[in-house]
Amino acid sequence: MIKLSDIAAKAGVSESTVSRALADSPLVNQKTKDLVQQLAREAGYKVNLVARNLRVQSTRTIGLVVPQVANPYYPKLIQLVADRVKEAGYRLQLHLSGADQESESDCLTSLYEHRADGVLLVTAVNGLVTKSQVESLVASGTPVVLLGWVEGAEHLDLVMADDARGGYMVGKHLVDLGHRDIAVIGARPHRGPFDRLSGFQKALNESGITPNLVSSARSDEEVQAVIHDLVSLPKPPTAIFAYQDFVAALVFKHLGAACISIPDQISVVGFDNLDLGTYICPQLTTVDLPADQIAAEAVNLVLARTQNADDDANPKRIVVSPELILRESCAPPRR
Amino acid sequence: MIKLSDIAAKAGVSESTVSRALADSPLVNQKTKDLVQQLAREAGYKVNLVARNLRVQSTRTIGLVVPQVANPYYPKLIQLVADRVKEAGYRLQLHLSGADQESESDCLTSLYEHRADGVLLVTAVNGLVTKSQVESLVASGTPVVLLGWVEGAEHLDLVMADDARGGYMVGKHLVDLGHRDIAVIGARPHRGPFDRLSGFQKALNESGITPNLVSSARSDEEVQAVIHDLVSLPKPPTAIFAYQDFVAALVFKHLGAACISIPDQISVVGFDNLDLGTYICPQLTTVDLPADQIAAEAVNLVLARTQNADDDANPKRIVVSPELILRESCAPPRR
DNA sequence: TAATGTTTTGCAATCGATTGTAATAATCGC
DNA sequence: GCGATTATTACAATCGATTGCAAAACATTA
Repeated sequence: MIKLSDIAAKAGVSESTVSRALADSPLVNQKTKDLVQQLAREAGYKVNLVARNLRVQSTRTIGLVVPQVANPYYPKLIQLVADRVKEAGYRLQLHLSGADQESESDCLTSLYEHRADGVLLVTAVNGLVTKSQVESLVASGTPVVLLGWVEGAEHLDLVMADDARGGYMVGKHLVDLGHRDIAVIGARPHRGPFDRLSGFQKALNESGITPNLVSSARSDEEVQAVIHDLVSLPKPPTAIFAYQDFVAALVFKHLGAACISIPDQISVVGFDNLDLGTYICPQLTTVDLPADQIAAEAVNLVLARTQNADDDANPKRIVVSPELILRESCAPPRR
Repeated sequence: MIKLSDIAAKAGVSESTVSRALADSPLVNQKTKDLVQQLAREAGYKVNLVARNLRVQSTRTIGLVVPQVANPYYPKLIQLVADRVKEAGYRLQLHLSGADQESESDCLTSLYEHRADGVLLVTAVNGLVTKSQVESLVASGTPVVLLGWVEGAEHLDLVMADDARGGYMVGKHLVDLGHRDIAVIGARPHRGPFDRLSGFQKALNESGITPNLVSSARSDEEVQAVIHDLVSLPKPPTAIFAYQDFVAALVFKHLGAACISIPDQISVVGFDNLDLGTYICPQLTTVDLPADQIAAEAVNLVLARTQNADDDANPKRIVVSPELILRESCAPPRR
């Protein structure tokens, strides 16, 4: 593997001159620069970042930890973060924590050992299970920014979407259409004060409605069972709020199997705005979490912290607003 | 940031002893080991991999370059590769090339600069555009394994699914059901000798059928137009082979809009076995590319090469067979 | 020409680990 | 108690870059 001293020997100059020439330093003569750069190119020289990073005590690397990549929301976020990080001249080191806490802890340890300059963390679980790893990082001066609300992490920077507001929008939309009997399906992703269900309920409460058909189904079988129960009711709901788009897709499937038409007989709203929602028929009304804003804010924040551009000791808390995407799966209830 | 010498000072021993103690070397006294390990734990010491990797001249890192992460096939593959790599005691460095060749080249350069021990490359395009980067890596002794067939890379190791065989299965299945007029929709992913269309056509040819309704639509609008044209034919096809599952989903959507029922009036087959195919109704018959096998083979191969366990100079070519997944979207043609 | 100032280059230290080898301490046999 | 052997430990070199500072080369002016 070709190294700096090889180029130095070829060019008949010292290593320091080569290093400076390749960095286009004004301290070296233009002719020497040209020669060195030419030789380096010809020889296919590429800097050894392991060595450089050790010397300059920085890796220009931002770590991103996400639970998995199977859930289609993450790929979107990852891509956006990757682009922004790259744009800022940093590299992204992506870790999949696999939604299990031991592995999440491993990811953080690995990022520490690699001396990442900053870390973005999406936790899969409610509490900050990897508290000690996070604290180690913070203690060592590595800024950590959380993406998504986590219990017991009030001292950390946080960027998140206002799920409660999204839930409120959904509730308001359905109520405005005239719905009074609304079922809720899907596992509750605990977002503490920003829970989408709490916003949804708030909207209903404002109209004096109390939703009482809340179930936590998320697997195919569970959703099937819930749908079966709902349509067997003497007075079935006229609308369903699915906690996630993929649950909405399952709702579509089983309503279809039960020969219930959407939105004529039952309206359906999702949450997440996955592409999936446009593949199904009718296209799904849903809530878009502005992943681009989240990514941008998160990267900006973590970079500001790494560069000490933001030395405000108080934890920052950036909350971006989601957006209701109106499509075809909702209509006023039939009389 | 706490380092080896800090622990050495605390323990009153030399750095070498600390290093060996933490590595559980038999060269150090058990008592000293215990003391050092205890102190290191208390102080929250974590090895600096930048320094270690420089010294040991290895990063125990495998690079994985994928075009994007939005296409749901990749997440599946990534997760599998990540698991296998971790299992083998290596770290994964994931790069998103964004399907554009300049960026792909950047990814490879970055992996080179980081001195990854091995690289797995999924190219988005047909030819090996980043030939020079790949050659640099190979020349420097870094093994590169391609995932998916690429033109002009016959000298590199390759792991791939036999798309042609998958296409053959689809063709045979439809012909066996009795279909004679079959349309093909979707952009052709050039797989050279392993193209799924060529296998498909082979199956049809064996029964004396020549498919002549091949279109390259892949966007929503394109598919809509093609479907419109097809159903307006005097003798519409009785089956459609969609090149990708997501194209099949669009086909579903527009056939539904044209009030054509699946599979009663038209059968549909996809390719890729995305989760999407089970969310739509009727569930999609498709071809599963065994991502787990591909991931396992690829990781094994690249690790064998990095560890020089496999010093066979000839490029390896591992081809795994796909599987036809029979679901609900196919039926014999109506008379 | 000598003194001065300005470019340009090289020396050597440094980053934080690992590891071969030498030095020291402990153990043993007699 | 002493040499031989073995178990521990420390010294110092090394990995491949970067960078402060001194030295050398060159240009400028009196």
